[in-house]
Amino acid sequence: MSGSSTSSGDPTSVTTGPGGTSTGSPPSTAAGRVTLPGANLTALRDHNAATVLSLVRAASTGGAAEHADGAGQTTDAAGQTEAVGGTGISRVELARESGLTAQAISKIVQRLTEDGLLAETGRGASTGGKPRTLLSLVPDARWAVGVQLGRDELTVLRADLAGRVMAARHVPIDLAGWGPRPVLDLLGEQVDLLLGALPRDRVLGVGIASPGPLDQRGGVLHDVTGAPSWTGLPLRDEVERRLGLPTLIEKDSTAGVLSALGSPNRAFVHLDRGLGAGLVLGGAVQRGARTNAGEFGHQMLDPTGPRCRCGNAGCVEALWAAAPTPTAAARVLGEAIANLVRLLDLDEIVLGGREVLAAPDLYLTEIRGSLAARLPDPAWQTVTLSVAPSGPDAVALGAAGLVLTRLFG
Amino acid sequence: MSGSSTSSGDPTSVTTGPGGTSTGSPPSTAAGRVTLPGANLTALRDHNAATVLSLVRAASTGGAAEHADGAGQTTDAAGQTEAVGGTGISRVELARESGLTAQAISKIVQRLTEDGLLAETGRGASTGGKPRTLLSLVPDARWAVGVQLGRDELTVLRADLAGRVMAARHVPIDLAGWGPRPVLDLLGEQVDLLLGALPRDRVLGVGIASPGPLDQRGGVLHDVTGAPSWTGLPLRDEVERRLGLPTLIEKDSTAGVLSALGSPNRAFVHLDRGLGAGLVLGGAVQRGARTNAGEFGHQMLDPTGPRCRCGNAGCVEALWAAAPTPTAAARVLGEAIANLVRLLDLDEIVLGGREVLAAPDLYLTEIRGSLAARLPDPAWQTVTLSVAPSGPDAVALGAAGLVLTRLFG
DNA sequence: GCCACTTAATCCACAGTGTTGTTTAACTGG
DNA sequence: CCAGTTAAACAACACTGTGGATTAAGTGGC
Repeated sequence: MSGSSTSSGDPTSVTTGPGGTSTGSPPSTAAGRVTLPGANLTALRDHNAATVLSLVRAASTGGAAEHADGAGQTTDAAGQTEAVGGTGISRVELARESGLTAQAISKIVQRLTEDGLLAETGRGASTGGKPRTLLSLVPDARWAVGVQLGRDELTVLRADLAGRVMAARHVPIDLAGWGPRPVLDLLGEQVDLLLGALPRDRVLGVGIASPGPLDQRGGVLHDVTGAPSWTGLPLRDEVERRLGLPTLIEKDSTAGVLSALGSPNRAFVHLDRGLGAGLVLGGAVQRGARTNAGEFGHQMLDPTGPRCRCGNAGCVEALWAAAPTPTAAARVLGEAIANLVRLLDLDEIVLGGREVLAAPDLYLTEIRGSLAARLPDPAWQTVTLSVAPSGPDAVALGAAGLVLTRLFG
Repeated sequence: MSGSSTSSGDPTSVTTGPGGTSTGSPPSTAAGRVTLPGANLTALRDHNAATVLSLVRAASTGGAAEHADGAGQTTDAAGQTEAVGGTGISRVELARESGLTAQAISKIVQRLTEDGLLAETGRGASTGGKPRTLLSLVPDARWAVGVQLGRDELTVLRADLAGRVMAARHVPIDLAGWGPRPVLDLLGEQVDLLLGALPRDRVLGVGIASPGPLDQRGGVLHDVTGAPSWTGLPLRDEVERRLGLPTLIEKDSTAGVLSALGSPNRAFVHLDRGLGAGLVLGGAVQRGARTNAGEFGHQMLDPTGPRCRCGNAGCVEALWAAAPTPTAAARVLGEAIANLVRLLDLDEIVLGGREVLAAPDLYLTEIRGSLAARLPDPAWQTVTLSVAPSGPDAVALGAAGLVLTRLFG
């Protein structure tokens, strides 16, 4: 506010010294849990186990493992991954891709096999000597529960390690009208019904997609617009206590970006009531300084545009709502996405949310057009655009994916 | 382009399975070096050493260590960090903040002290028992060289571990006209002059800020607009070979964001010829899918705006260039920054570059105004705005900061 | 002035990680 | 059939952080 600052060394700034990645200190919050930076032997072991599992998963889903070309079954140029009696990845390949020794990989794989997470599923073709033994994930070794707490619907689902939805339940609710208690009771009931007689010790945990931003740390709802009774509720702790399962929480659009594997630099554009985006940048989910990252709907696109509910003029969301035709609405979104792709250098955009699912082809076509027009340079032509394969379950599935982070790192 | 996609499962998409943070596989590139995901005991040790150094640095620079309040000298509410005979941080505090045992911290500190990186610099006040021994960085234990390869100027400087510029040299060049060879010869000469008789084994390495984006991996110049002779040059390897020092490379605006410590969610807005931004999000430097992250100047702000050199209409950069008065130009930038802050939920913006340094107060005032107007909610009022304290050396100092990552993690 | 109490830091034995060197398993090719 | 080659396991080992006991250096009550 004041204009008293001099040209360098502004008093509002506390910065000193150049540096590494970040200040480092405010303990990094991940989905409502605090993680300290030091690593002990247990952390080392878990990290490497997660690395191995992650590599195995990437290999068996056939996606983005080597050169993002995903054929995976036939002989590559380098002569690897030639499957004969099954699918998977061998220990030697794991060693090469992880940077660990073959011996270390053997031990890790042994542990994971004993835990039931991995299994030998075939033999690779010989490369001149003993053929490789192929390893794969056992998808049903563990499950994750995903919950989407929407304004008018509660979704609970169970996903396996391959990220498939094994069962899902949708129940209409009135988040604002009912208030927390009855909704949480219902949530508990529905999760119980969902899990039935399944062994609870194979359920990794519960991921919740909240309808709005969260508090700085700790999984407390920050401010649910139009539902004051929810504001300030320590939702994570509350659900964890009721269900007795490890619980993580994330804003809905942010959860959505975890609904499927993908590029380390991607966005999930969520077009429901509001317009939000979930961001994965540099391989990490982005939450921002106050878990508000991805407020995609309120970037200004046109100073002469209509006034938005946020108070400003020309927001994407307002332009979208005021668009005369669906095509015009999709085009507005396309412009905004082009800005996003260019600013963050993304190479994958996934669309989700009710509005998109109502007219997926329209949105895909228009947004493709906008991207092609506004990013004509060939370097930008590799942007992948798609609608979330999990459709209306994307956000809940992403919440489940949040839990899988416990295994895959 | 085609409209043949169905509502879910678009053919252009290779995604399957929900999931963890990212696909994991394309080996994470950090400033032109490949890092494999597996971690061995050496990596563990280095990580913890970096953690300790980072905590010590945060404590001695007095910034953002505990609650971003940075008083640091007097008694905190919790009764910690009460300095008596010096500044620094004690082993117990390091243990608490890192999550490691006091014993582990003792060993790590011992190693770092033997390496000359840390020193005991005083005693804390007693908290009822034996007073804490305070530790601090030894700033001159190591140095980093930072290079900014500008279009018309070459900057080389030496920074110490506290991030202070110990010596700097500025030489006019003509990047496009001269071509690579003479410029690289000059660069070598200047670094030699800069380092003089200093022991080379205490120079951690060289960081280079390139005038444009880099190739996917490996530190190759991608496309230096207007200087075709530089396109495709493997600059990192070339400089590393000539100087015999570990070399890292980064795009100039991205390097700038490392010129000072700061928030884990911050941007360095670089207003020179073009308009770029360096981004640190979630504590990590963001490079994007093709090292193009931060193309801040080409977000569309006004569909009726003037045509930009990039081919589109209404880009920030074009609007800024066409602004009738300096105030109007600053206001355009303010709008764009407001979009940025909101989209990524940043809490710190640092301004740099020639244009800003020519009229810092104007820019600060106008941008503050834009932020206050467009982000009126109190939750957004905590955004810190400042001009880079290192002024014209910011980008080169950031390049040096890139090298410090080797120590601080 | 003394002594119980408290907190910081170190000493010592130890569990568990990945590594190195060697051996066994399994297939290719002349 | 056997040398050559690659995959994976076995055995001894180095080095990490951990846990428990010990020493160092203050405070405060009497």
